[in-house]
Formats: sequence, structure tokens, C-alpha cells
Amino acid sequence: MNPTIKDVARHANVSIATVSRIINGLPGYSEDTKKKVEEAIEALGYQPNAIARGLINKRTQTIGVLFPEVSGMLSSEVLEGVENAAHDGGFSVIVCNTASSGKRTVKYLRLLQEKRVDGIIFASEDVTEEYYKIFQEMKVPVVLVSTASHYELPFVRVNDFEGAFQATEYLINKGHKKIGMIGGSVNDPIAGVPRMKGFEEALLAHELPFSANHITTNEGYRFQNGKESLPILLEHLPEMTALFAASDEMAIGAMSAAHQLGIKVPEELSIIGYDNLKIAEMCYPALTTVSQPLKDMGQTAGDILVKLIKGKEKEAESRYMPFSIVERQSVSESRDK
Amino acid sequence: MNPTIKDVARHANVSIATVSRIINGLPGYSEDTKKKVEEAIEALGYQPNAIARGLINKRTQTIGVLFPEVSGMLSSEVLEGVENAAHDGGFSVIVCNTASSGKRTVKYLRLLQEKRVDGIIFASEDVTEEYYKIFQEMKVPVVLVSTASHYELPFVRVNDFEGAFQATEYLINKGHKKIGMIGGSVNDPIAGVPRMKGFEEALLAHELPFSANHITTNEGYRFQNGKESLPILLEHLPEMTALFAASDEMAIGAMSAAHQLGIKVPEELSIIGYDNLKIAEMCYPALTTVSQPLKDMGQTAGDILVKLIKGKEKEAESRYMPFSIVERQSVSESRDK
DNA sequence: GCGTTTTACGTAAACGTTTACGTTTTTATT
DNA sequence: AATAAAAACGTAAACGTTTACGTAAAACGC
Repeated sequence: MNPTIKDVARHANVSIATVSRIINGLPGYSEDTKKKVEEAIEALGYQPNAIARGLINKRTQTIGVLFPEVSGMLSSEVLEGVENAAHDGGFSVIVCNTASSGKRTVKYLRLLQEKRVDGIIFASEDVTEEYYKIFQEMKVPVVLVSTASHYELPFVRVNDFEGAFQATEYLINKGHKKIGMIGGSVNDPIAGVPRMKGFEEALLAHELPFSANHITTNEGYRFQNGKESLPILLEHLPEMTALFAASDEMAIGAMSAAHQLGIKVPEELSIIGYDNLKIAEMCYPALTTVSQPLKDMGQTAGDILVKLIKGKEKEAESRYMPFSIVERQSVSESRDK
Repeated sequence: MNPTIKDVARHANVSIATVSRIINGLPGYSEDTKKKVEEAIEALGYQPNAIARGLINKRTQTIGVLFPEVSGMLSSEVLEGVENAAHDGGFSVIVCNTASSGKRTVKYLRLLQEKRVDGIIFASEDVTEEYYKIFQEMKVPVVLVSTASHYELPFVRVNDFEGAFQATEYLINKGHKKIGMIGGSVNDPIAGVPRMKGFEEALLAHELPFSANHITTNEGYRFQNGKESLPILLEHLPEMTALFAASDEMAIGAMSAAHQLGIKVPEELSIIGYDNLKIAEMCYPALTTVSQPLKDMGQTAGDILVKLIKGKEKEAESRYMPFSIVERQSVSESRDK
């Protein structure tokens, strides 16, 4: 099959140890033999076998990434960042689609354990006790992205409470007083609760009324959720002039519903989203939104993981990434300012 | 570190051969010892080492997937399909972002070779001679998705000529006579030329005029390309009432430009796209488009690859996937029908 | 109860590397 | 020129499996 280090050694009339040394840049050979060996490698088209290396080095130069869905626009941007960082650090990445299923997640973790990955990026939902135990068993570094947990695991994410707070404040500063929110799930400690809390606190901080009527909650964060939420919200809050959606997809869903209802955006209803996905600038009117640096987040998570694997850092530093509000065309000044 | 098969053997008072047989379901042991061994496995929390297995079996149960960009919505849907099929077949997938760079692609192929992946899914651009040579060196099955080549490699894709032809015909059947196209690159033998050719042939088949003025070509297939193309096209073809874009992103870019120019879609300008990305149904008006079954394509490509690896099929069957036109709100009947 | 087949194991080599250790050769030192 | 030190290289064990082969015990046939 493929030529091995043995073949190279024979071809160059040296021992396999010498070949190995040359390949790995270790000292212990003359320039002459180095040239000979390199020629042999060239001649045979030798490629080191990473599997054999992995076996003896106990390092596979591979990391695993777990996502609840790989085709989501959010995940895919994060993934691109992770892949980038990994590649730069000399690692390959195995993608795992947990499909938000606990069973699948566990199955994948076991698989990654068998494959002896050197580290894990976990972008799926909550870290359950079961997952955490497996992490410990595996004894490899783990970094969370867009997630957190009450366990001591490094994470990379934005401050969702702050993001939501500022988004809401942005609307308030535009003169809006009747503001609604399309929220996520009350069971979601990451994107759900903090964003709703941020919304609420911003209203309260500016002495605007707040009640449960101001928020619709949803199971997911998809287009359809947003589309279905708008009518409900309008029923509870007929005089609403502005809207904060906990995700861009929901914001755009709401925009779509508004179009159908003949409500003009932003003239009659201002909408601000959350995420800054690529679609945010593609829809009409272009969506004003809270920008999460998704690709950067993936990249940073990857970088941190690589450092941890290489043992450069002992303690893992968590990172809150900066967010910003990118102004486009879906928000306007309130008329009754 | 982790317990090995040796530890299990010792713990159960048998040889490692027996343990191996039990793990792999091979015959050659009594029920009694099986139970003993299974208890030992349980007690020690033993996990087989896939690296050691890979070394001796010359099978890593891993495939590599090469994409020109992983965060593109097209790629990510395909990826999801691939991952699904791979997982079902007992394989992990390593993602590689070639970033449309030949250097990077080659580097990745070498890496995958070192890691001894069992197969490759190639979704990047053209298969150059260099790539093809590496494929042959690697001696692993390769399947192309959304691409083709003049080499003998199995592919999974839709018939782009036909798709474009029917998209155009769809507009014609709606009564449109002045139809323009926002096309891709003339150097792109996949999504570029065939779609433009299909457009042209459809026009000709219905005895409508055609000239170079009817098409703007672009380097890429992105939103921005479409947005910039519309004004150019309108200049060449002022009476245009309908438009075929070679990608959804470009179609939506054109829609965005139309909004800005005060052109009503679909009343004054009908637009049909190509791909059926998720954004197609999120924009306003929702985009009528040629649907490529992206996830399915990924899945099928994955299935074929797995079969090839397992040696169930000798000859690789290429597959043209069915496309369809999904009607939404961006196309209307022509007024001057 | 004896030979024969079958079943249930164990032994050891192999997969392709890395690396500790030993050996030989070269260079430096006096 | 003899000795010491350094450089250049080889030998062999190890990583954790699978598997061909061998052997002992059990089951079978008569």
C-alpha cells in the first residue's frame, strides 16, 4: 500500500530511527543523510501515517465540535471560525450534529472519546451532569461557545443580558414607549431568560411599563416562531410601535408577518433583532440588530482550546465577546416622541 | 490513563484475544466468559481505542469533506446531509474549508491522506488535474457533490441546464417576454455556463430574442453580486419584466436593489432564483425559486461514499437529483400577456 | 472408551510510528 | 597519538489493537 517509514529507511540505507528524526526535526544526523532521506521521501511519495503517530504520541491533532444543528446559520458561522483556528493550530475538526438530542450527544461524546480527540468545543445546549461526567472521564479540555454552565468550564459568548438591555434602550432612545418582545424559551438559560430579563430591566430603568403581556415566549428561535408571535403580541399590545426579537430569524419572521398584515416596517413598527446573521442585511428593510461576532467567537473558542491542548495555559480564561448594535433600516424614530 | 484491552483481560482473567473477540462479536467463547468480560468492561469503563484499531484495520471510520466555504448556507445544508449519512454509516466527518484556494485544498488533501480517511466528499470547485492525482494516490473513494469533472468520478447534483431552462420557461409561461438573467461566471462549468445556457435555450425555444445584453455575469453568487447586477441589467434591458438569477442570494440582492429603485416586486418585476435556500422563504416577497434538494444531495453523496468504502458497490453510480420549482410570491403574470 | 470433530481459549506477530538506550564513528583536547 | 567528548546512527521496546495459528478441553459418534 502506502510507503512506510521502513521503505524510506531501506531506500536511503539508514535506520527508521534516523528517518523519524529527520521528519520530526530532531537532532542527530548529518546533512548528507538528511539529503539522502529527503530524496527517498520524495521518490517514494512518503506520507507519515498520522494514525500510527497518534497511537504512540497519544495525540491525534483532532478536535470535536458539537452543534445542535450544523445547517443553522448561527452554527455554521461559528463553525467556520472554529475550523479556522483549529487549522491554524494544526488540528482537524470533526463535526457532530447533536440535533438537540441528549441521546445523540452522549453517543457522539463516546465516539469522540474512542477516536481520542484532543479537545472538544461544545456549542450545543446546556451542559448536563451526564455530559460533564463524560468530559471529566475523557480528560480533555472543553470549551463552550454561546453557552455556559454552572460547571467550571471556559466559555466564549456575549453578555446576553447586556445585549438585550442595550437593544431595548436603543428603541427607547428612538422615542418608542410601547415596546414588545418576541422572546425565546423560559427554560433556556442562555438565549432565553437573559435576553428577556435584559428587555424587562431596560424598560424598568426608563420607567416604562412592563408586564408579561409585553413578551411572547417561544420554543425555538426560528422564522416561523417570529411569524406566529407577531399577531399574538399585537393582540396583547395593540399600540406597540417597536419590537425586540431575541433572534434575527424571529425578527424577520415578524417582519414577514407585518408585511402580510399591511403594517409598514419601520414606519409603523420598528424591529430590532439579535445575532446579525448574514440574512440581516439581505432582507427588506435591512434589519437593525445586535451583532454577535459569531465567526470571531468560533475562532476564539478554537484558539483557547488549542492553547489548552498545547498546555500553554493552565487555567482556562472565559471570554465575553463584545457585541454592537448595527443600524440598518428596520428601526425609525417614534412618531409620538 | 484510559484502561486498555489488557486491563480488561487481566481483570477478567482471560487473554486479550478473547476480549477482542467478545468486543467484535466474533465467535469463540462461552457465555460465562462473555459475562465475565462484559462485567470487567463495565467496571473499568473501558472504551476501545479507535486509533489502535485504525492502525491495524487500516480503516479509520472517518471521511473528509471539502467545502469552499463552510458558513455558506448552501454548503452548510449539504454538510448536514453528509454528516447524517456518515453518522448512520458509522463514520465521522472531518470538515475542511478550502476557502476556494488551491493551495489550501492541496494542503487539506495531504492532511486527509496522513490521517488516513476512508473516503472523501468533494464539494469544492473544479477538480483540477493536481487534485485528481492526489485522489488516485490516496486510493480512497471520492464523491463529488454539486460539482462534476471530466474525470471519472461519481457525482451528485442536479441538472443545471434543465433547472435553468425550466426556470426561464416558467417565466415565459407567466407571459413574460423581456427576460433578463443575473448569471455566474463564464469560467464556472457547473453553476455558471449551464445555467446561462439553459436560460438562452429556453428563450430561443420560445422564439424570444436573446443577446449578450440579456445576461450580466458575475464573479461570485452572492447577495452583493445580485444587487450590483440589477442596475446594469436594467440599463441593457430597460423593458425587462422578469428576471432569472443564478442563485438565491443574487435574486435577493436584486430584490433589494429593486426596492431601492422603487421597482415593485413582483408587480413590475418578477424574480425567480435558484437553490431554494432557507432565506428564500424568509425574504419579502418570498422568493419563487428552483429548489435543489441540498440536504438530500449531501445525504445521498454520503450514502454513496459509505457504500463505496464498504465495498458494496464496485462502480460508483452518479446521481442527478430532481429539482423543482417552488412557487412563492416573487413572480406574477406579465401584464402585457 | 477411543478417535474425531468442535469449541474455547491463549500466544505471538503485525500495523507504522517514536524514543530511550546503546554503539560506533568522528571531532576535539592534550 | 592517546583519550575524552560529541555527533551520528542503529536496536528494540512500546503504543493498543486484531488475527492467524496452535493447543487443550469438551462434545460427539460409534
